[in-house]
This record gives sequence, structure tokens and C-alpha cells, in this order.
Amino acid sequence: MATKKKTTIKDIANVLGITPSAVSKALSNHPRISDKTKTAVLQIAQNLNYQPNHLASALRKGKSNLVGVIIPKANSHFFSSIIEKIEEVLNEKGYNVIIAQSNESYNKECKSIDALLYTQVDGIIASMANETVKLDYYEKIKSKGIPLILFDRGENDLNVDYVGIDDYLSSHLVIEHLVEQGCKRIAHIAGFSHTRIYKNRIRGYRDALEKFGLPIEDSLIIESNLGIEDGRRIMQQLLEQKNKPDAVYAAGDYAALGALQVLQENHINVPEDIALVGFTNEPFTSLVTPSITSVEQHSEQIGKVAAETLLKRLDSPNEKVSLNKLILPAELIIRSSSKKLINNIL
Amino acid sequence: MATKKKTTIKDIANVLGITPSAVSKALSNHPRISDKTKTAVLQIAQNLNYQPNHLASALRKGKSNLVGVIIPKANSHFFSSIIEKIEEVLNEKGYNVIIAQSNESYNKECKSIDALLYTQVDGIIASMANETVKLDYYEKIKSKGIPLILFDRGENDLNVDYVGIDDYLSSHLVIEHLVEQGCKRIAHIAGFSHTRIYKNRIRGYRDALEKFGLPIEDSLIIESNLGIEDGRRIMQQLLEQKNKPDAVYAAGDYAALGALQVLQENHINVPEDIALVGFTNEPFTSLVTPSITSVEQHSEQIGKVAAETLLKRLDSPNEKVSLNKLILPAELIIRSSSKKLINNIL
DNA sequence: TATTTTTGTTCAAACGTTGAAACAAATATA
DNA sequence: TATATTTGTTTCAACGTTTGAACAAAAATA
Repeated sequence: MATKKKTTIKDIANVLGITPSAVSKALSNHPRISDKTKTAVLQIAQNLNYQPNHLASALRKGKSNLVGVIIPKANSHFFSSIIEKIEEVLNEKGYNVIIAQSNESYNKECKSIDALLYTQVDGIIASMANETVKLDYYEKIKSKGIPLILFDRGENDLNVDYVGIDDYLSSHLVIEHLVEQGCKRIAHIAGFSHTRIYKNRIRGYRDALEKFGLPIEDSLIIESNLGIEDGRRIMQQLLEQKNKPDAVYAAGDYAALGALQVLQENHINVPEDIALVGFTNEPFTSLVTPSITSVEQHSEQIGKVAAETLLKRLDSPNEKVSLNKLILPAELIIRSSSKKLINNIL
Repeated sequence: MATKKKTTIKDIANVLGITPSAVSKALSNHPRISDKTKTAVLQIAQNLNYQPNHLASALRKGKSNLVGVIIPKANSHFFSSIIEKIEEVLNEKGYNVIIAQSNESYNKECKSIDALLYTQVDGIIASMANETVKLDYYEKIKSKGIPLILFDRGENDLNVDYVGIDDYLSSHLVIEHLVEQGCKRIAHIAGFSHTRIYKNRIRGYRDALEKFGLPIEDSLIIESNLGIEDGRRIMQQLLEQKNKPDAVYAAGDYAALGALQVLQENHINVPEDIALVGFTNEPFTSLVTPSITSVEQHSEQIGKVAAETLLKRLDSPNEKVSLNKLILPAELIIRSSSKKLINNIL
């Protein structure tokens, strides 16, 4: 009972009086091995409760069949469903997934990368921490020749495959919808513009306003980290302006929620007085009252494409496939917080 | 640029004109190696950008320094913060963490266990899927002599270490609080009683009612999977009863949220007409209006203790330490949904 | 100075699996 | 019947690291 010796390929070989090599080949269904031997090996393997030693085969084959996934925070529907999908696609192909959380910290992200490299992962799929500006550790991955796929939060300069949504177009969808509702003064609670995705949302917001002939006022665009507190603070700020907005487009759902709280505390009707739109379609947006209109990023789709792109790279490591920048369409989910009655009557 | 050969211990040895074995010993700070050699090795290792091959050392040492963590769903604050803490504690000791999601499915759980065993993890920390009744795969882990720690959702019969909160006592805290608010007819939206933790919450609820001399009515205890839809359905059911409850204690926050929605739709004042308490203290409980009273399970604490318990098992694998059933205290976080004004006036 | 101990290193085998090459036996082709 | 091909297996080295044993040289003890 004390020290259970694990059964190895050698044990099976001994039982059958054949060579370990023959057993190995039988297990991997090598064409040159007779069916008789194969079934015998399988039988004994089962009897002895044989489990292949991944470490040994990985070492020998120079391939671990492990893929690392780095995310800022598992604690969000967006990321957890992406992971779920990545796992699904990769497991299918015999890969196992190691998940590492950066907790939005550059330091933790570097540590995670080192840990994954140490574990000899065959590839890495990552979404960068908000904090990350230096790309040295990502360069390190590249320099080791390990395939790297970025999603959602990715830097252009890195020159690696990227999967994300069309943030620019998403802003257009939002503004178009708000304009249809009759809104004329649309504020934007923005993310920090040093991050590409937030920069694109801002750009989309500005261009869409211009397209619809609405004025662009800098006082209506305020950057933040998009947390709930930021949403509250900025909404208060907006309400203090002499010329209040009649709609607020937040680049994140938590910021939108904070804004909603402030609006309700001030007895401002949503959407009648001020319409509200968020971004990411976190589950709570449909749970609060009024439910919040938001942008669905089709996370499963992002996860699927990211995983498939990685598989492609793993299958043909030397092939000089041109870089993939995969930009998926997002979808506006219209809910109570922006659906004015006027619209229902029409 | 094409195929970067990784530097091995052998390369370092060649440069210095010594043996790979000496290099290995130098790197692991073996006492018999001279300081001169050690610094030289470290220097060259750095120059050549040497990264130890985890696979090889794991194979040789029979230890992977990998720990598997199985959770039902990363998409919840409770589990994601537990993981964060587990990672923190284990990384400290040189372990890396592989996370697997069961998505509450028994099948996926089995697959995850196989994947982890295949990867040769040194230990496993797990919280079981709701669906899981058969324990064969967990027995498999035990039979391989791999340390197993369960947390939150664990079965008693398995005879392994367990970390969780005192569900029985938690129900007492809830009922005590509601009684203090003057509630006399307290309903319980329960989890399925085949799961130990929900059974204990039900038991605690009954015993507490008895303790305070309140009647126990079976029509007020309804089991469910605690999703938001279940919360809605059951709340509706409760409202249809001739003798309505004046408080509802849900064994999960999502069920509580569903209940809250129905109460608001029926213009029933919370907490004045019916007080409401949830369980798990998901972040949204403080975000909705009114904010929902809930039970905080101190997830970081659970994660910390689970990780530390595993470390103990890993350090002394043969030691026949008695089983640890660690039951941590929970805390009632009182919010608007149950704080009647009467209390504030006093 | 002779002997023991310590110090620093090398040797060789091992961890479990794999795959190219070698080989013998069986079968097919000439 | 002689030769070529196919089939099923074994041999052997390798993947990169670790470790106990062996060994020589240096230092300490007698």
C-alpha cells in the first residue's frame, strides 16, 4: 500500500515477453505491429492499469502538449467563457491547457510567462494586463520560437497573431442606436487611450458622431479605468455640467453600472432622460433594473479562433504564414436602458 | 533564425570544459562544488540564456512540481479568488498550478482528472461539480497515491482532507439576523439536499428556527439548483401561498437575485414587506438595488488553507497524518435587503 | 613522512518513452 | 528455385537532467 510502483511500458513488455519498443509502437498503433500484438498489449495495459508517462514522452518527443493561457482575471464572464472554449478546442487535439492569471499586474504577468516557459508549453495564448506597457517578456516568448497568439488586449507592435473584435465598428453600432433613439448629446465614459482597444472605441465614437452630424465635445469624453467607482464619479461630473448629455456610452459594463446608480440616486429616468449603453455584456447587465444595453463580444468565438490559430501555428511551425489579425464583429444587445418608448410606439 | 537550439546543461559544460554533472550540481548549489565553479556556471548560464528543462528534471526526479486545481466554474468571484490564493501559496514553494474547469459536468470532471493525472501532477485540489455523485475518478486519484484536497463541495465518504465553511452555523447567523429584524415566517430557497453543503444549510435553517421558537413548515423549504430562474420561479410560488413569508433566505446569491426581481415586479417592498438574504457574497449583491445581504465565505482563506494542507501532504507523503477537516467560520454581510428601518431607529 | 580526511570533480546509470535502423522470417515476384 | 518485397520485431541510442559511487588531488592529522 505504501509506495505503489507505477506500471511502465517495460512491465507490459515483460508480461508479454516482447520488447518495450514493440509495446510503445503497439500503443501508438504503429502499422508494422501485428493486430495480435496490439490487442494483447492493450489488454495487459488495461489489466495493469497502465498510464503513459507524459513527462517521458514529452521529453523524448520534444513536445509537451501543454498550452498556456494568460488572462488578466478569470473572474469575468468574458474571460472564463473564452477559456472554456479554448480548452474545448485544444483538448480535442490532445493538448492540455494551463491557465495563469496576471491579476492585471505586469509583475505577475512576467512571472506567469516564466512559469509557462519553464513548464515547456508548446504555445501561449494571452490577453495582456492593463498595466503592461513593456513587451520584453512577450519578446522572450517569441525569441524562444514558441507560438504566441494574443486576444482582446494585444499590442500591434509585437507582430504576432491577434484575435479580437472590431472596437471601432462597435462604437458605430452604439452611436447609431442612440441616434435612432433620438439622442443628440452623447457622452463617452472611455477607457485609457493608451490601450489600443479603448483608443479604437474612442475613435469610433468620434467618427460616428461626426457621421451623424453631432457635435464632438471634449468635455463629454472622459477616460478612466472603467471600474464601478469611476463610472459613479464621471457620471456625477457629467450631471454637474450646465449642458447635460441625453445619453452615456460607457466603454465597460462596470462603469455603466456605476453611472446607472448615480442616475437613479438623482431620480433621473433611464432611458427617457438619459439613455445608457455599456460594453462587454457582462451577465449582470441583464440582471439589474433597468437592464443595460451592451456590446456582446462573442467570447466563445474569440476563444475558438484563438485556439484554432494556435493549432495552425503548431502544426506548421516553419511555414511562414502571414500574420493573422482576426477582427470579429461584435453585436449590440439592446435592453431597457436605451430603448426609449418612442421606439416601441413606431 | 529558423530552429533555435535550446541551450542545455551540456552546452555550459562544454564551454567551461567540465562535466554536465558538475554543472547540474553547481546549479543546484551542491556543497561539494567549489564557489569558483559555481559562479562560472551561473555566469555562462546567463550568457547562453540557459533555461532548465523541466520535463527532464521532472522525469528524473519523479516529481513534476505541478499541482492541478479543479473547479466547477472560474466565472465566479468565489472560485476565482480561491484560485488566486492557491496559486500565490504554491508558486511561493516552486509549484505551478494547472486549472481545470468541470463546468458542473461529471463527464468533463472525469476528463479533467485524467488530463491532470496524465500531466503527472504532484497533487490535486478540487471542488466537485454539482452533478457529481459517483466518486470513482476521485478514488482513482487516491489509488495512485496522489494527495487530494477537497474544498467547498466535498464528499465525506472519500476520506480525504477537506476545507470549507461551517454551513450549519452560517444558517444560524442568517436566521438570527432575520429574527432580530422581526421576521417570523422565514422561507428557504434551498440547494439540492443530496449535496452536503446544502443539506447542512437546510439543517441549520431548521434548527435555528426551532431554537427561536418559530414554526417549521415544509411548504417554505424548496430545493432547486439555485440559478436565477429557480429563484424567480420559487419566489412566485411563495407569493401564491395564502400565508406569505416575511423573509426569504436563499442558499445562493443568484436565486436571491431572481427572488428580488419577482418581488420588485410585484411592488413588494424589500426589506419592509419581505426581507431577503443570499449566500456566497457574489460581487453583484452589493451592486443591485437594494443591495442584498449575503454570507461571505472568505474564499482567500479557503484557498490559503487548501494550498497549505496540500503542501503538508506533499512534504511528508508517508506520514499518516490524521485527516484534516478544516471548517472555517463564515460571516454575514448585512445589506439593505434585510435591514429593516426599525433596527436603525433603535 | 605516512596515513587519513576532505574537497572537487568525473563516471555511469537511470527516469520512461520513442524512432531510425537492423534484422530475420514470411510472402510475393521473377 | 532464386531474388525481391513485405511484415513483425528487436536493437540501440537518444531526449536533458540527476545522483550515488568512484576517483584523484589537496589538506589535515598522525
